[in-house]
Amino acid sequence: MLRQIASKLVEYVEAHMLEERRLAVLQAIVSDYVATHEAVGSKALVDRHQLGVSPATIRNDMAALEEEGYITAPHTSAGRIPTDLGYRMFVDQISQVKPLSAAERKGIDRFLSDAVDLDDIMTRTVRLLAQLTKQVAVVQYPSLSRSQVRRIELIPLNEHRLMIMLIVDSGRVEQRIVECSVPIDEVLLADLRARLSVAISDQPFSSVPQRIEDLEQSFNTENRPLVRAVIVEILETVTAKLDERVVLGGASNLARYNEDFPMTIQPVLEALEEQVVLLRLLGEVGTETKLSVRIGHENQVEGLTSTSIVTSHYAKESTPVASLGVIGPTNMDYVNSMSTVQAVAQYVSRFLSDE
Amino acid sequence: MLRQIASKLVEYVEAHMLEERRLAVLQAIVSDYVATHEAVGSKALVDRHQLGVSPATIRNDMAALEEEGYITAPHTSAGRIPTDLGYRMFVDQISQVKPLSAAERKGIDRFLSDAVDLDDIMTRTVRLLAQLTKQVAVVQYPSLSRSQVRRIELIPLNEHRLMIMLIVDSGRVEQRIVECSVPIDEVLLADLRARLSVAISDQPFSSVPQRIEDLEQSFNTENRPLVRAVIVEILETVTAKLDERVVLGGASNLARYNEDFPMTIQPVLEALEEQVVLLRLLGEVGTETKLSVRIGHENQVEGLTSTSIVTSHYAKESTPVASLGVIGPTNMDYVNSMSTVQAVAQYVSRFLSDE
DNA sequence: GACTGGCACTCTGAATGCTCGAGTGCTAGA
DNA sequence: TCTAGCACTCGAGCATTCAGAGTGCCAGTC
Repeated sequence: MLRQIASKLVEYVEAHMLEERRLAVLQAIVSDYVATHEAVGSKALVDRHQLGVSPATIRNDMAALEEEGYITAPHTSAGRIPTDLGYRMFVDQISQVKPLSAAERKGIDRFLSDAVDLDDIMTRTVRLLAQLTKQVAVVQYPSLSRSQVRRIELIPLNEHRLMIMLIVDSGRVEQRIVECSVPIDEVLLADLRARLSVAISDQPFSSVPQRIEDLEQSFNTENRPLVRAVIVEILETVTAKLDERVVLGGASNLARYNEDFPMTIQPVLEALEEQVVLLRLLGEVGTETKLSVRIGHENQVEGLTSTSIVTSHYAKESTPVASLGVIGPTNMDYVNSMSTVQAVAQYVSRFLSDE
Repeated sequence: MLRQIASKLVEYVEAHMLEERRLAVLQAIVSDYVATHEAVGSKALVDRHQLGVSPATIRNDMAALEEEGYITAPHTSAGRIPTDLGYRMFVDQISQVKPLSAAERKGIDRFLSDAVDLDDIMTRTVRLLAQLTKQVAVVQYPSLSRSQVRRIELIPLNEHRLMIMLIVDSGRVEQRIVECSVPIDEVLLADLRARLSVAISDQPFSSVPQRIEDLEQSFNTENRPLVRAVIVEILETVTAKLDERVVLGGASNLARYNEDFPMTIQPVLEALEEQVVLLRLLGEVGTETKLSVRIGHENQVEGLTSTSIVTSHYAKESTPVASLGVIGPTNMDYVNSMSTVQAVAQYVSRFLSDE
């Protein structure tokens, strides 16, 4: 009886160790492949990582890993390369991302702190990401749907035109020009502004429509055309501008990968020029965990099935407002990308909240 | 004597005809090469263009053209391809660009007329250009240095912060946030706004610094810190924002040319990500003729020596305010690019002036 | 039963040699 | 001045060869 238990235990431990080595082999394959971009064989593996066993043993493990779908052989007599599933396993295994060096943190800090306005922050962030990760970087502007209106201004430009200006707490400013047939009455305009201000100041963007739709009723009939024109335009801005803005940078980094890998960059470039696609890639803010990695076929966008996307939310005063991230080939350096994206997101959050 | 004159005449006419055929040959070579992207030989030339002479004759002409530097042979037994000089000759020969078809004009019109604001016009224009020419498109925002301030607003955001807003006649809006240690006095702010408005409304951007530098003196000492802060920020905006904004589109079109031609797109992409470089490419507004073509080595930017740039100014109320254009390989379709760029520039000018 | 060494096998990529055809330059003649 | 013809050159494309890397499997060892 005792002997039976002992034997089971040994069995379990051994099976566990086996599992563990397999995992180590997978990790070794991924990291080697990421570094060299060449299929990695059993010999090279034992040479570079101290696995303590012979190439033949590794070969058995590799065969098993291939069976399970984590790696694949491009052709008979080549080494193995990780599959999307293999990368996924690898990424999931990274429990905590490695922190950046002090120098890097310093660099990020200095680079961002020179920014003068929101546009500048966004531009600098995208550059920073592209530079640090050597990938294509994407940064989404703070989402309007999660922002509040801070202030509204109605600025007469000339007799028949005025500019509506919505100032948002994240620092964004939306403007729109209204044309009206009747001459603009400055007193009326001030009155309208005051009432609009009461209605929507410090209110979330999403609640604006319902808050102003009845406003027209409270004005004299003669003034209603102007009031209506303004309201219509505000509504349009509020709804239309909910399609978010995205900035892109480091597209030239795509070309670099062309050398190692003959992946066609045309579809990738095309996808990146489509705002809609980019937004889908950045994903729904708030629904997922902070740092998200989508690998190869995991992202459904056509033309990007051989790229991976590492994204993170960033926040203003600890409520997430938008996402940023990098896009690269599936054989990118996940460890570096993940830590960089996370760090940059933290810095951007801090800068937004300081403002 | 008469005979002598007659002989001279014949000589002249013949020499002239010779010149003319050579030119025709060059044009044929350029247009064939642009269409096929393959070196073009003497046989193919007489087949496709009715030149009325035999291949051998063409060969002689081609030898002469090569001697003069207009075409070159990639290797001994291949056809000829135009040199930069050859393209230059070809382009110069296009006295008038061919007008676009009605459908194309209609398309441009419809596409642009949906634009809601300046940002939208710029974005749509760049897309339009990229789509029509199948090249990389570049559009420069209306230059501030050539614009006038239409209006200035000072908007208090909270006790210690205010937003300066400069509205420019081209439709651009520049904003800046000012932080001040003392609480903001609304009355003072209104006063300051009024005086600033008098000083710089409807004045050219470039004259703003001299117009406001003395303004501080006319306020009480106690109010000067705020006044100074605002003035400093305006000055900074006026000078800093003179670096122009440029939008880029159609980068994926670069990849297409990769197929035919193994020109490395990395340096091109890199150059295109540098605002400074783009601005240099777009050139000085107003100093050159309206439609400008720079071919291969003619543009001095490193990494773009095998690309050509077709640009045109566009105007607001018939004063040129900025440039737009397309960038492509030297073997691009000049006729199409030139006519499209010109047409789009005209339409943009019209839309800006209508506003 | 897990690991190892050895061996035969397979496949790729680079290098080689070959032919074919396109295109030229030159020369002699109309 | 143009044309026809001819010899020549060069590159693209194809088949062939060869070395190297890597695998899979088998038999033997701990």
